[in-house]
Amino acid sequence: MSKQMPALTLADLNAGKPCCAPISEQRIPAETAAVLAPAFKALGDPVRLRLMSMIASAPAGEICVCDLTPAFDLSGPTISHHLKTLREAGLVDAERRGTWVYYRACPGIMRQLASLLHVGTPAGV
Amino acid sequence: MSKQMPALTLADLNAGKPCCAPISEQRIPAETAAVLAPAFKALGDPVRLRLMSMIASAPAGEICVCDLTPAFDLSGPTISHHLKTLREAGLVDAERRGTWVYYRACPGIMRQLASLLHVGTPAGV
DNA sequence: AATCTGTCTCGACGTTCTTCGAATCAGAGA
DNA sequence: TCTCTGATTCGAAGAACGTCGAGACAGATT
Repeated sequence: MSKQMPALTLADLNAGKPCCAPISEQRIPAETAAVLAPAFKALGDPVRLRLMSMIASAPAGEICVCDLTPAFDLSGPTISHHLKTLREAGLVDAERRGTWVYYRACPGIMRQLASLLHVGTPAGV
Repeated sequence: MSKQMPALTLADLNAGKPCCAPISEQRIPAETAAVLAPAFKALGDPVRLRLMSMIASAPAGEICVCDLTPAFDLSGPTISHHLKTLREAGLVDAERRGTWVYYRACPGIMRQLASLLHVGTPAGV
């Protein structure tokens, strides 16, 4: 059995297809790590982590770029760049409506990452 | 109330002190994002994600560097460098016993990251 | 003490990332 | 159609990153 598997994709992750067991239970295959690492990397910048949090916790389920940008001491292009990174990582989706662009979180991949990090409580407790 | 809080530390996270609500429920403060982002960043490289998975899933709860290195097509110094990154992110601990060095996962911070990413199922389901 | 093995540190190299200002694109309204 | 505003793309500068080989360090064995 060589590397014949069609290789997990971002779409799979967001479709909710379970990618693998928690890392505390089983080793991640190299191909899976290659697909998942970019998502963690996208969350690995303080600005993007805050953006992700603002988007994921938006009361309406979505939030306008015009509401995100003023929260940072950064230029518009920089925020736009970070949003693109989150988009390419499959963590958020964007939709343009008229002049404004709205972002919303992709819960599927967030759940995947959370379950990957899940740690069971010690057996004897 | 200005920024008077003593600023969350890695030690707090590994002590299990809850840092904050899931990002889908509430915005992360900037200071918190600054503390958490490095942990995600550490997991944002395929090699480190695999290392973390090998360490966290080690049957004995720990694993020797000599068992980690051969799993990669990378030099010893490179693996050592990645392990240092995981250590500095608070994700793993190392202990030397004789000639060998053993790594084990820090479950506290892993739980924090997992709960941060947690997404509740939609209300109506 | 000399040596051997496993691991880490150091310095260097090329690549990638973060950030910016300038320019561009997409709609809305005059 | 012209212009205005919101958002993105482009190109550039500096910092950070991943990788390596050479060398240093820590214990164990002789």
